[in-house]
Amino acid sequence: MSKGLPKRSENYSEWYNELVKRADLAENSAVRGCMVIKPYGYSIWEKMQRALDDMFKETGHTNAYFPLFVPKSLFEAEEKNAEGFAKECAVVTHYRLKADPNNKGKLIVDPEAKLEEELVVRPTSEAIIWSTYKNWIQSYRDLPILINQWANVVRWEMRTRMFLRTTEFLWQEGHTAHSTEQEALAETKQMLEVYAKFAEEWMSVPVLKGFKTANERFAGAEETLCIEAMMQDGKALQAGTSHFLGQNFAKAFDVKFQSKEGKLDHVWGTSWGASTRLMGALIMAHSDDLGLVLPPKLAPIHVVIVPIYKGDEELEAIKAVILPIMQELKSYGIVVKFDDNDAFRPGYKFAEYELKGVPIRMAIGMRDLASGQIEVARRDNLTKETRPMEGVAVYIKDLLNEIQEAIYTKALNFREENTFKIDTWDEFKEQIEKGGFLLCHWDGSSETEEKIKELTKATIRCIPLDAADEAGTCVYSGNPSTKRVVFARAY
RNA sequence: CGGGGUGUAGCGUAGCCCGGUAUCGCGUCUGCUUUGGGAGCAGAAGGUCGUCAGUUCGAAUCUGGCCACCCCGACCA
Repeated sequence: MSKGLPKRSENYSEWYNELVKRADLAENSAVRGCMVIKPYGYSIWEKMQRALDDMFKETGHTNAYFPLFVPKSLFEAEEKNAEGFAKECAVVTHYRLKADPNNKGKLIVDPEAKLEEELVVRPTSEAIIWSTYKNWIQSYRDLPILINQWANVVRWEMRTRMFLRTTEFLWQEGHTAHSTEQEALAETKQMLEVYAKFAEEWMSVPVLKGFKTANERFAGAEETLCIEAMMQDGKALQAGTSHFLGQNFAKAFDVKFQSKEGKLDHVWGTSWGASTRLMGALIMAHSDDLGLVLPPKLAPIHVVIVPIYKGDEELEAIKAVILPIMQELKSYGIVVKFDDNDAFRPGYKFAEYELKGVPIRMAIGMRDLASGQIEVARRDNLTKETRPMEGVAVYIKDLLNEIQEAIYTKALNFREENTFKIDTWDEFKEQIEKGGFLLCHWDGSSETEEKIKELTKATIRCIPLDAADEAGTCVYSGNPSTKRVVFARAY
């Protein structure tokens, strides 16, 4: 077994798969297209969950839980939504197995136990939730309903990739109901801002905020907002979506309320979601050929201390000096691991913690004890320096913040270096092969969008919220356009 | 669902063309020496060669079926 990872530049997919496995984040399971998230990977996800959940609470939302199964009749109620997901649904048709009379020790599906009505395993929960909201909402006094659910969903994709697209995945889905269109639109926008803030402040991943085109819109939504991030291979990754549902689901499930004025009207809805795909974004945005690079705010361990010693006496001497420093670090809320496992040598540990993305490593041996110094190494830029022991805890505390910033800045610079204004079709075809975001004029037609996708595999990632008005001509059709949109190849 | 590939110890592999019960590395275990960038030496354990059938005195190897996984498409909010 080779000790290093494959090189990012040689085969990005292979590098990604190896990194996910070697850093102990996840592995493929025996179940087709499904993934086992391992404890280390899950502890990162938990940090994401907690941060997002706090942000949802701050914006007035509460958590609830709805069933995994959606009766087919409910699922098909909102036609566009049902149609959009129909091709990727797992369906429960029976509720019992029995011994196979022809094959001892084996089981078969009991044909007697066929369900009257099939149950769809939720690919998303709008149907089951809106069918419930119908019973919860009568009056304007019942609104708004601001609920989030943490759940697993199943989408039977033909091809899967760890974290980015798995058959079953974990996510959160917010489902809100409002008395006015304006309020629902404001909610849609607000939650997009929450996702963008989370991506940038916690994950250190800069994102573009924008509208999806009609082609890329959520099935059943009036408008889909999204955040799009750039990975290190120049491809785009949709990291979160927020949908304005209009009155579509309210109409499909007959959810009406009586207003102050006594008028009966359908409620206005939103839904928004982000998934374990964020883990994929985190990995692909920052990591390098040595392994994972984690932003301090999401790192399960902030600092690892590796003692370098011979024999118990030296170890005790190191401990005597390091324990007070660890105490101080802990008092700042920093998670520190002191790795005195004698089974591995220092070099091995260095490589292992780099693979796992621990932001800061400190090494301390006899040499340092004598000089009153300690070695501090940064994972993000791989620099090492020797610091005086005195005041090192405060230094580390500040350094973690600096690393959080530095990773963001690096990713932002990368995105800017790989974002191009493209005005001709020849340039487009050339640049799309090299990757990156292409800012282009587009005539606004689905036909053009589809043609470009067919020819180049590039899709419109979003129409940026802050796109400036600028007269131009469509990069493909030459028809007039008023603003630039973002084209890229995507995961 | 199309096109290609792979299946041999926990992981990665050699052997297959040309049939004779399996190679090497990593990891694991034991012991000693080591410890400032993935330690060294010595010894040991670990295998229904994906599966079912066929050919053969004899199959990891040849033939056929099946299964699983990977890659490229199609698909994908």
